[in-house]
Amino acid sequence: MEKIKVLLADDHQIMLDGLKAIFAKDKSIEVVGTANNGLEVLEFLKNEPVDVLLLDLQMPVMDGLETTMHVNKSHPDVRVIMLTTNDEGSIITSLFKVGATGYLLKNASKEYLIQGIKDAFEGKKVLSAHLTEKMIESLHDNPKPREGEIPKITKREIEVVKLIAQEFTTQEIADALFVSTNTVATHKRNLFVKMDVKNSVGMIKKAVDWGLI
Amino acid sequence: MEKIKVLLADDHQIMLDGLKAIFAKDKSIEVVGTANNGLEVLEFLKNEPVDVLLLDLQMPVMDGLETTMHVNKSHPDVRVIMLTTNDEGSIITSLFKVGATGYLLKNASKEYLIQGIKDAFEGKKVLSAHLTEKMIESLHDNPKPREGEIPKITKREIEVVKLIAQEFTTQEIADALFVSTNTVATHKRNLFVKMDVKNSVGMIKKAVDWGLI
DNA sequence: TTTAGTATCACACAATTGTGTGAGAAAAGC
DNA sequence: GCTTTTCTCACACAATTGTGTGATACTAAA
Repeated sequence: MEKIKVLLADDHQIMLDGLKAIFAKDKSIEVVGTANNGLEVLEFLKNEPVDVLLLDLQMPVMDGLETTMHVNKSHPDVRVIMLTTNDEGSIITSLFKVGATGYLLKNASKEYLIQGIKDAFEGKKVLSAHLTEKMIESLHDNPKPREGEIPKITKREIEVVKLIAQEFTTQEIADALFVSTNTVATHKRNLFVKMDVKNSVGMIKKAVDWGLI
Repeated sequence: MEKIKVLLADDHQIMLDGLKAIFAKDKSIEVVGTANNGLEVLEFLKNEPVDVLLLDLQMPVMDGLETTMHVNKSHPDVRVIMLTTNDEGSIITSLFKVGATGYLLKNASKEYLIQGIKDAFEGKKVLSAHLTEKMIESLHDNPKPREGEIPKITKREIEVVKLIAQEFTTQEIADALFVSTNTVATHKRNLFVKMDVKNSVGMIKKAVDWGLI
């Protein structure tokens, strides 16, 4: 039987080593490569065939969400499983929207992880048990809860968020972006509404949570 | 030769599995147990001898720093290596202060990790290369830089930080703590100075970073 | 081409935050 | 017991943030 070709992507070398070691023992899975960020993933896919991509959500350079989108466009046959510590239900929907096949928490057991890869290979959706519960829970709470949980934040808005996170004042942000303070204030206003927060503190917390910055 | 007895502590099961797999191949290291938080570590140490403790800095229930302190009091012979993603030089000094033997970044290679454990076992201090550089750098910048890098934040101040993180206004915090707004403002003022930040946003970011909240 | 979204700006005003300074009482540490 | 830290509060004022409302221009999608 042909082994399932798996590509690992995580910015932590130890994580990669650990995963490799885990899969080394399994006869049906073969780790064909590793990558430290999304760009390396795309590069790798150009040259080598891959069945399942195990992807860390949090990565520098190009994060998991963005990578998934790109991979799905250029290699729609590759199954993507997101691996992350994040257990916020909020992100799941956008995950499947960009074309991920599965989503596993890093604190899942290795058996679950291996099974997840096999399931993904067979085209099944994969979800951490913990997350499945969360999903069902949230469905119970609101009949039609939040569709696109993570709202679309524009490029400009993200620039503003990043500068706020660096303790810039509105005036300083305006100077940095060569716009008026009014404009910056408007961006902030819109961000507050979009992100459903009360002030900059809440915004930055959520931005970090969502991997925006 | 007797194997080095290693206890692993991390809140992510996959991390534990990965580390176990890595060490399984090494003849001089034996993983004698795993723990998901500091409390479990202390519990384990009561019953079993351990040479080296590999500890995740970020853990729920009882974090790495706190655990190190406890371990050092009750089992001073156990070498503690902190394993973390955090690369802020700021935390290193306080680490050694509480009695850790070493500090490794999670993106270190597995070879480095194994060597680190052996070094720690022999009583050597262990530092990620990356961090050593940082330390030297910071020594260059300021002859006598920041001694106790993470300042002592009082209980009350932490309460304030937590409430700010929850988007409470000064008035709301005052109400919640049954004190005047002036008092809350003073706490904030003191926190800004202690934490060396410009505003609440910076404070919350650093608080998250330091594991205060 | 009409609509929806993005990015820009103005003006005004309320609310909140942050700063400077000083100080008293209680708790903790030595 | 004495000292230091912690927690408390006041008053005043400057700076910044956040809100409400409306408007123009450009772009991309339907």
